[in-house]
Amino acid sequence: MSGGVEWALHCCVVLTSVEEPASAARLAQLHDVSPSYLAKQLQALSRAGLVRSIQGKSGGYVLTRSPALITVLDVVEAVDGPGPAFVCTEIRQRGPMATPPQSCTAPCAISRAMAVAEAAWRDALRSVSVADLARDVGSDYGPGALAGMGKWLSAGEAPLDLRRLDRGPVQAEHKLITTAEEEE
Amino acid sequence: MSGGVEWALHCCVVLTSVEEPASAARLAQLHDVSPSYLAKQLQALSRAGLVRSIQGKSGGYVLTRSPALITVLDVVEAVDGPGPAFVCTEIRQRGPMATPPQSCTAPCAISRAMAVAEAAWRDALRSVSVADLARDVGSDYGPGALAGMGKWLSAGEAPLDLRRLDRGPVQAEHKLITTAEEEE
DNA sequence: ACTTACTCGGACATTTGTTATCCGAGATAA
DNA sequence: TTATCTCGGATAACAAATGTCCGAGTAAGT
Repeated sequence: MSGGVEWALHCCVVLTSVEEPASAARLAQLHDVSPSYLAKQLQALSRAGLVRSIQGKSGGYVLTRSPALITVLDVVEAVDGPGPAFVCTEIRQRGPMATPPQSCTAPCAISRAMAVAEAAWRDALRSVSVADLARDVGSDYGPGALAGMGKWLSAGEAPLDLRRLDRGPVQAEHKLITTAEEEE
Repeated sequence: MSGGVEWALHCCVVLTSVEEPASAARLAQLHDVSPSYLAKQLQALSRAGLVRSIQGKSGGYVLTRSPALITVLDVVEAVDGPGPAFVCTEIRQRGPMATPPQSCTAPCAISRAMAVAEAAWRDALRSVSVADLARDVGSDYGPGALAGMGKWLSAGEAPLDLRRLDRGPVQAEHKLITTAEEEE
C-alpha cells in the first residue's frame, strides 16, 4: 500500500477545521513531510473530486463536501488507484492442462476468495468517514487539538515558498518538537 | 499485492491431488509460468512450513498437513510477508503542532481504521482453506479436472531440466492449449 | 487596468520493491 | 560409487513508487 495514503488522510482531517483554503506548502510543513510529494497526493485528491483546488494568491485546497460524506475508502482509492490489489492472470487457461475458455465464464475459485476478502476490506474502510476520524482525534487529544491546527494553518503570517522549503531544515535531525517562532 | 501469490495458491491446490512430490519445474510448466521465479515462491512456502521440500532424484514439494488446515491467509502471508500493508509513520508526532509523545500511547484514529479493515480482510482469507478451493475447482470444472492435473504431474516420463526450461518455448506466442506430447 | 506574487498542475530524476534468472550444495536412485 | 536430479540462496533486469523540479494560471494589491 502506498504510504501517501496516510498523508492524504491526515490532510483531510485537518481540512475539516478550516474554512479558508490551505496551501499544500503549509500542510506539508504542518506535518513535516516533503512538500513536493504531498502536492502530488493532493492533486490526486483533486482529480478524484474530494477536494477543490483554488489558485491565486491566497489559494489552496478545501473539501468539496461535508466530512461525513467522505469515506476513508474514497481517499484510499483516490491515492492508490481504484483497481483491486489482486488481479487474476487466468493461469487456469495456460499450460498443457489448460481449462477450455468456454468453461471460464465465471472467475476462478481463487479469484473469488480474493474478491470477497477485498470487498470486506473496502466495506470496513467505507464505514468510516473523515468526520468520524476528526471526532476520534478530538476525543483522543482533547477538543482543542484539531482546532489549534486549523488556526495555525489559517495564520498565514509568513508567506511560504515551496522551492525554498524543499531543502529547508525539514526533518533535519529527527527533532519532534519545534517552536512555531523559528520562521520569524 | 505480489503477483506470485496467485501462483502459490494454484500450486497448493494441485498439490492437494498428489501424494508423490511434485518438482518446481513440473509445476511451472503445468501452469506455463517462469520456473525460476516459481521456485522462489515455493521456497517461501517451504520457509513458512506450509510445504515440505524433498531433495534428490525424485524429489519435489508436498503439503505438510491436511489441505483443510491450510488457509489462504497462510499462503498470502508466506509469500507477501506477514507484516501489515499499512504502516503508520506517526506523523502526528512531527511538525510544529506535534502531539507530545506521552499522549501517543494508543495508535491514532487513522491507524486504527486501517487495522480494522485489514483485520476484516485477513479474517475473510482465513475462513477459506485450500481444501475449500480444491472442492470449488471440482464443482466448477468437474471432479476429473483436478485429478487429471495430479496424474499429469506424477507422470514423470521425461525428466525436466530447469536450465533448459527457462528459455524454452514457454509462453512463446500466447498459445493457450499445447499438446502433452510436444516433449517427446 | 497592470503588475506582482503566490497558487496549482503536470513533467522529470531517484530510490525501493518486485520480477526474473543463474549457479552451487545436498540427497536420492541407480 | 557415481551421476543426475533436486532445492536453496545469491545475483541482474524491470517496474513502480517516491521525491523533485519548473511552467501555466489566477487572485490580490497597486
